[in-house]
Amino acid sequence: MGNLTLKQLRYFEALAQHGHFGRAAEACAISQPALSVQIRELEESLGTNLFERGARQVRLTNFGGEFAVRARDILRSVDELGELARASRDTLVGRLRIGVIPTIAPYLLPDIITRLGRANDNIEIQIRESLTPVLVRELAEGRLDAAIVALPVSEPWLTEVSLFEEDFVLVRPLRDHDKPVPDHEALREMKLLLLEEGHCFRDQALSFCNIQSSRPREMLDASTLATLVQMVGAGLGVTLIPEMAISVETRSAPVSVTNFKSPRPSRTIGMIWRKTSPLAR
Amino acid sequence: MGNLTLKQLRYFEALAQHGHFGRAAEACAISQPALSVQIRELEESLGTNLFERGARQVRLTNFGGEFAVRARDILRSVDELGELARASRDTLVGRLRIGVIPTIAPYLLPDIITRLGRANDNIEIQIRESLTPVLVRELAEGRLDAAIVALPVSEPWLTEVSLFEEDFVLVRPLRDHDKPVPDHEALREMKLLLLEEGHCFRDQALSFCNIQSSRPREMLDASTLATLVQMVGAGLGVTLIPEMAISVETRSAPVSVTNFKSPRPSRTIGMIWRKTSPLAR
DNA sequence: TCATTGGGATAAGTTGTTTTTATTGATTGC
DNA sequence: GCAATCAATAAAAACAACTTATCCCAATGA
Repeated sequence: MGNLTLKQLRYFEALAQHGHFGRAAEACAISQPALSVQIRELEESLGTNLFERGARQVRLTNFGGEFAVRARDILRSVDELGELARASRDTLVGRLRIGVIPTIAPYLLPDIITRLGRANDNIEIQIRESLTPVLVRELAEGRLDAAIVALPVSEPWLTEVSLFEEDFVLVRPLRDHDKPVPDHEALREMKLLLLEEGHCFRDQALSFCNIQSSRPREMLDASTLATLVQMVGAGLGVTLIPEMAISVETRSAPVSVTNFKSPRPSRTIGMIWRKTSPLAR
Repeated sequence: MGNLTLKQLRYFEALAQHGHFGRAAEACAISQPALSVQIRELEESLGTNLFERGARQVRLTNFGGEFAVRARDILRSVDELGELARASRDTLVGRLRIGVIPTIAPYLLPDIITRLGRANDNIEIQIRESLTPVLVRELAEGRLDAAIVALPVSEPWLTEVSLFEEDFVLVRPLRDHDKPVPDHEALREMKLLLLEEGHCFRDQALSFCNIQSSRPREMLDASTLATLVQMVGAGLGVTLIPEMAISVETRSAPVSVTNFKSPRPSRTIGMIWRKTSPLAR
């Protein structure tokens, strides 16, 4: 009937050790009858005698000895489990899966990883690079713990925390260096090179120029900022890139970088995670 | 406060598996609130969240996953423990320590061991050969499970079961073969060779001759029946041996074996064990 | 043989924990 | 918004575990 309980195993172990109901009960801080009953019920539920009750001594039966070895093993495991929980409360532990959008990843990651990794080394950090909608879906499915994206994402079940704001800069062929800085009106008339469909950075650039979605003009789409900059260097047009990418991407191409006049285009980079996630604590 | 219980671990496992309070509760055959409460108490006692309660799904936290692995391990061990008990109820299992007195051991053991060993092979049989008082002490101390001795032993805490009765026979030098069979009166006048002090068989032989204890006559003491028979063969005297020993011991000595007339001397061989021993079932 | 003592089992009553039913509150999908 | 899900909470009922008091058996000693 009554199932095996840890309490019974603990009492059992005490009795096995002391060989005396009274003293074992005292060790468990309960009364002797309480222990007697629990031992009896344990034996009944097993259908076997664990102890041989002798005239003036209580001794493990053959099977009781076997049982004791395994019981001790189990109790030790259980105690360790408790320990584990207590330990993991203090040190952040386990795996942290972070998603990052492609227009941030290459510039921010080296920094982030070394910094997080140094903080505590019993944490495993996994990075995934994908477009915002993919990251959001993976968050929803519990396959990511957090993501670094351009805000806002505006999902009611996500917490958003902005990390910093960064301007977009104009990248032109080197020969255009002295031409006047175009405003967003003028930009509409220029050959604007952009990332392929799906990148949020593409949409942000387009919206700065007041161009509606899709492709109302001939534009060559690239899949990385690096490609875009190389295309500009080859004289195919102009493009926008985020500030963060300047030093990495413009090093190896004959291009000039120019800040816009106010209102400068910009985006807010932030971190998102499920409101229900344990990160929320 | 409340300590970790197996029930909590079982509920936890169910919830981890189903990811749904209602269905997990159903699987445990309890109501949903009961499960909710137990999970909450488990989490509280650990001081950590095991589950992330999302909008429409319940999912293990990072630590919860770690916890689940170990919890499953523990539950499996506990179930195995139950199995073990159930199994050991049917098949006699473990170790059986049997003591035997020296005047029985060499003749009975080969038979017993092969027979017991064949019966079931998951039993380990240990044999110890000693004088009756030693065996009784070892039984009392729980260092033996049973013993085969000459009855009666008459300890109130021992169960005695007689196995068989065996006569003693007279062993004489071969040249005496045709002499009349002495009765116990005549035996008192002969040169009677006996085992050394302490063997119960010695006392039994003496009592047959109505000789009081100690050594009222010159007697040469041997430590085994084999020695006794060899001494008789050498013409040093006569002796008694139990029936069982005849075929083994008289094969290699020039002696003759003779049955006594009634009342024949004999002894009862039986098995003894603690009344409280699990063998008693 | 009888009283005494040590030590486990049993009984009755109490306390504490677990479970159930009923309800609330939050989210989601139409 | 309205209905539907689904977990959390509350209060009461059911159950399990504990305590105190007592019993009973076996061993010990006069």
